[in-house]
Amino acid sequence: MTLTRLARAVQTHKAIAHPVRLRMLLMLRESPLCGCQIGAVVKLAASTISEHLSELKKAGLVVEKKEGRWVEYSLVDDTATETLLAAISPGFERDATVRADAILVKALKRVPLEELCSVDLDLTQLERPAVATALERAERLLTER
Amino acid sequence: MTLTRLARAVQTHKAIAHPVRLRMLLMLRESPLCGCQIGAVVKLAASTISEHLSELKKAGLVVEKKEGRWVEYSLVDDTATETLLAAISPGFERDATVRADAILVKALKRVPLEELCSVDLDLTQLERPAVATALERAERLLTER
DNA sequence: ATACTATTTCGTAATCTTACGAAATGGCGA
DNA sequence: TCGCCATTTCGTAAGATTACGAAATAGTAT
Repeated sequence: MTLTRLARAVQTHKAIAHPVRLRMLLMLRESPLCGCQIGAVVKLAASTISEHLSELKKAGLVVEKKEGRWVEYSLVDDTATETLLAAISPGFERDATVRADAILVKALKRVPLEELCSVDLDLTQLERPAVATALERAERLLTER
Repeated sequence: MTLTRLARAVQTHKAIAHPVRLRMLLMLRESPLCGCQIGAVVKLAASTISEHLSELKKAGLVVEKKEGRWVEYSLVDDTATETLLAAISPGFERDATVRADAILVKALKRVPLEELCSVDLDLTQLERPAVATALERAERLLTER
């Protein structure tokens, strides 16, 4: 069944209109990520994360690519999606949660997936100074103010 | 209580992410309208329309201006809102419902509010050739295809 | 004031969303 | 082949959204 343009736009905006999904989109703007990396940051059950990512895929905002044992998600690379994401809100650079997420994503990109998954996605168990520092910075952003 | 930027963006997109509210936004892009004019087009209970418009106001997409007995709603006039609406979706010109709404809005703008309200917002009772033609055109758009 | 009427607020019922854990799936390496 | 593990699917319970009518509100005109 094919949706009208109106229904399609509603679907897209519904996908965006959830705090966790919006965080995921913004994280993916930093870099493509696999499900477990996203899980390590947003801290929800794996099944929940999978369902959110599925919404974003259905909405045509995200695509997946199987990478061995993992699935890599990335933002759809087209002008409509870019325009939409750019229009969402200027000023996210100043949102504490969004900034904290970006800091963690940057640090996570330097950790092999095997290592991240071996600690059950618990970043505090990762023996890596860069991650520990990122965690502290993220924590500080979220508690102060 | 003041929302974070993230929560604010979610609120805005939730407001957009409903077929009737999106239609309202697109109708208001044609012209400012009062609640009863919107009601005559979308055909929902007045209380429901009021609630939808209230969401749009809270989301900062629409403003109201009391005009005597009626309340005139219009799109917020700032660049962020314009950018967002422009980005929502190219191609709404081809959506049957959106086109039908625009046709009705254009016709309605020529009918005094007193007259529209006197027939209980039932456009078919309006003795105006222009409205009758618009209704036919709108109907045709929605049934064919 | 009083009646009138567009709009809002409120309570309610139906429907949709969300998060979870448990079980199913699918790809990799032993 | 077999087990392992990231991801998905499914059932379920809690919570949010939606539409409605009835009653409240607010602003006009008589």
